Amino acid sequence: MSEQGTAGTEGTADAATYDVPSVERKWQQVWAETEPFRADDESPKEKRYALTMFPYPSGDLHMGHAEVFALHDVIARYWRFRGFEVLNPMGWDSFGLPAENAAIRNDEHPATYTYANIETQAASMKNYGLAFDWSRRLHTSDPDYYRWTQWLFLKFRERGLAYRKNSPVNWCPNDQTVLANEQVVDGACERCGAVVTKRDLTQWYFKITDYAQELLDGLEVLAPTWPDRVINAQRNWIGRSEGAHVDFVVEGREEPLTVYTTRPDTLFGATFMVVAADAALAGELVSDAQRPAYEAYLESVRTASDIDRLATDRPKTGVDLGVTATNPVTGTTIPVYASDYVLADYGTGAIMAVPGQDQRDWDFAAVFGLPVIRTVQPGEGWEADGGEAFTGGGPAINSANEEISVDGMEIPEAKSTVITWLESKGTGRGTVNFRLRDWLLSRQRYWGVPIPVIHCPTCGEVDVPLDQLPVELPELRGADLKPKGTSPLAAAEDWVNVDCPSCGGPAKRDSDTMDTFVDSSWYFLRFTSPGYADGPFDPARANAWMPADIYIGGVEHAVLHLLYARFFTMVLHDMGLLETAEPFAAQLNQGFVINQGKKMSKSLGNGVSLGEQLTAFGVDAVRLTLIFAGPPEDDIDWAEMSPAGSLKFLQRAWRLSNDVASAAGVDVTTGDVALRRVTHRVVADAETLVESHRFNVMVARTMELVNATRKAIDSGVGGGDPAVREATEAVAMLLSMVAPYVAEEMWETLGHAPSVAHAAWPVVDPALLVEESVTAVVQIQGKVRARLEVDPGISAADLEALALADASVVTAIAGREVRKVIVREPKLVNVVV
RNA sequence: GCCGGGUUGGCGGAACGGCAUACGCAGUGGCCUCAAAAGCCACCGUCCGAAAGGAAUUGUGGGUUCGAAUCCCACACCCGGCACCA
Repeated sequence: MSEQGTAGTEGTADAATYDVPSVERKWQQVWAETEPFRADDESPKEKRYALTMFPYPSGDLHMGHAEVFALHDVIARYWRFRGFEVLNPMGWDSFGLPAENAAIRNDEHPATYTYANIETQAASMKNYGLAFDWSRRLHTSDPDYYRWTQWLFLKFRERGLAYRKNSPVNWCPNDQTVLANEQVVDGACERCGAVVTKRDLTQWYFKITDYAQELLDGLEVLAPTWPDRVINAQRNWIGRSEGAHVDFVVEGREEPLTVYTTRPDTLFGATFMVVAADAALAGELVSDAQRPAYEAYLESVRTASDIDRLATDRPKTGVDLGVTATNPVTGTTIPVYASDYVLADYGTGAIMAVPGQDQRDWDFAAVFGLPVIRTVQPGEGWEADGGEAFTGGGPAINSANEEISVDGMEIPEAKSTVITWLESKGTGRGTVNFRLRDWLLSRQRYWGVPIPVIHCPTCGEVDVPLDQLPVELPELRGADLKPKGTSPLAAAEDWVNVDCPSCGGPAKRDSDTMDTFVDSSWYFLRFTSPGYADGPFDPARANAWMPADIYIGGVEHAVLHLLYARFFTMVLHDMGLLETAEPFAAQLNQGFVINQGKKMSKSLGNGVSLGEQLTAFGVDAVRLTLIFAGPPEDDIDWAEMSPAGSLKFLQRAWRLSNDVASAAGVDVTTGDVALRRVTHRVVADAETLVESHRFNVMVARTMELVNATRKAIDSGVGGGDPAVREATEAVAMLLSMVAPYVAEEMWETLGHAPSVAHAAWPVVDPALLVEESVTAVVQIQGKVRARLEVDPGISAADLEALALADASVVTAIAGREVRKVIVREPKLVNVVV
């Protein structure tokens, strides 16, 4: 660090300072010995569960961690002050690719990297003064933990919620593994950025789609206490739509071709059909004559990446499948095409195309010269402007046959009329569809939870018996872990070859491992009973603590971890293991710590080392800076912050405790009333500010209290006044939520035994919240023209009389007629002339 | 394209529909000191004015209201989610 390396300055003379490093050393030791933050499961107190997304152990903690943990600690410590029994655990999400890649590089076992980093991070967290209950620490890569991840997988399988299927999956060619939909961002691997391709593979899935509606409904309940952006992202991701399934009879085929549409009202305008080119259905439908053309087209579709597919304004392509279908309302024979603009895994993988009312269908019809029938009347001039698909509202047209007519109806009425008719004919039905896909959980990598299933040539997929869990990973290291498209586990002959638990014959273990998001979908439950040996968690303990009252973490998990964890909780609820169906009652997303307007990154070289900041300014000053910077959700540009200023304030606050001249336990009610008013006002404000997560304002109020106390000591009642002690003790408590080291030091200087975390929170005296006199504002036409010092209890009539008698008010009215006077005693009078 | 969030001094940001700019950073002047650092005190958004004081001002334009940064409508810009999802 350069300039302001003032942390270790020993104070001299009047401007005394405390020595930051030695204060940190001193209190770390005290906290390690006394463990002030252990949660008592048996406590009769009301319980609160403060949870922060547990870290992945890659290297040491960085500025981002520093911010989340600082925010988290304010809440946890505040709840403890307010008399709650607080569960405040920490652990590590310790399976995953970085450890595996490091192991390949360094020719070692992934555990070496993983557990070394965990120790580094744990030491940093302790240094950072966080109020965690270390007795509950867990690592998802411990067999004691993943045993229960496997147990849960088997329970899900028992309920039909874990299954295997063959289908086109997202494949990351760099990491050599499949990815869940949620891990593909703009057609690229979320982790490494490589362009994702499609492969047909047999993989394990969780049937999260069974819970689509519940996941959506739950958002209604969470909306008031979860961030809008997360609620919004999950809603979009689940993507509920209402529409209909419509059956089209295909010439020469028993099975109808069923499509999903959100616009059944436009059925009369369906002039052709399109099947997803890569859907099995297309291969079944295609005529012999068209098969070569179809297969050539399919080949071209397969080689195109998702990136190409995402390109907008891409010309429509496709191939005639050589079969026809019958439009159920018009009886018209219409052609069936295959194209890549229809998705295989959404709806039924086939659509009815209504070019008059859908732009994509319009574009396709234009390329292939297909007819257009409008079924909604566009407004004046639509056709004259060149015409294209009309997606707006309006009366239905061209929509009648002998039995039914929706002509003239608006869209909603036409929809329900068509659905009713289809249902009466048995050729369609109203339905709800979701964008959400099932969760692909197999990964072809080593450092994860082995899937506890054995594949037997005679018995098929056989569960590993529960009493044989955990299925531990075989010892592999270095080059054994090199990605080769199949799991490294498959090559571990001794491990993979087993006897079938069912028939005893030779069989093979499933060699894939689970997505690490499975591990993190239930860890918050394990924290409630970390050593529990009879299940993943003790239901009684989990029910006592869950749901977590606050969950703090990055918004990047809006549709990943947060959706998966909700799904797991719902399943466990349905299994009767949990009372709550939602894991996190409230949520807080912190912003990023950036530098000079940009995200910190190695390539930009603008990274700020947390360690260096802590050495230069001390833990307290760094934490204070992060909290005081602004609202927790906002990004913090470290370049614009002043940790040196924070340290200056902390020294100033600490100095107060030296100047308190009254004894501990003195009757503070005899103290100076003016200072007491400030103290009680600030404490009362701090309560609502912390509860509404406006921590930066809480700090500002604390600064005001420090300023007022300084003034009282230097130029007011003096350090001997009991009100000064009361104020300084309040400062120590308020500060302890942000800057625990200096707070402990102050608390001790004030003559109290540690820890300040166990101090009794000040009881706010309502009488002291009432000001002695208030400033009443007099407005003329809403503009401030005068200020009056009045008694807070003044009557409306008195205040009005006082205001109208005021000289400057009389001048401002200037003889005009007073039409109306609004009085909001004791603070405001507005005169309307 | 659809959906969500935002826009307040030089900067980070405060503000139950009622004194806009709290608190802090940066800046200016002073005290202390041989001097500096630290500390302390004062000033510190814009325009007009020597000052007293006045005027306009919370992205832009409307509206509701005695009164709008705050509520409503439209627009601009910024950030985020979804996206050939039928």
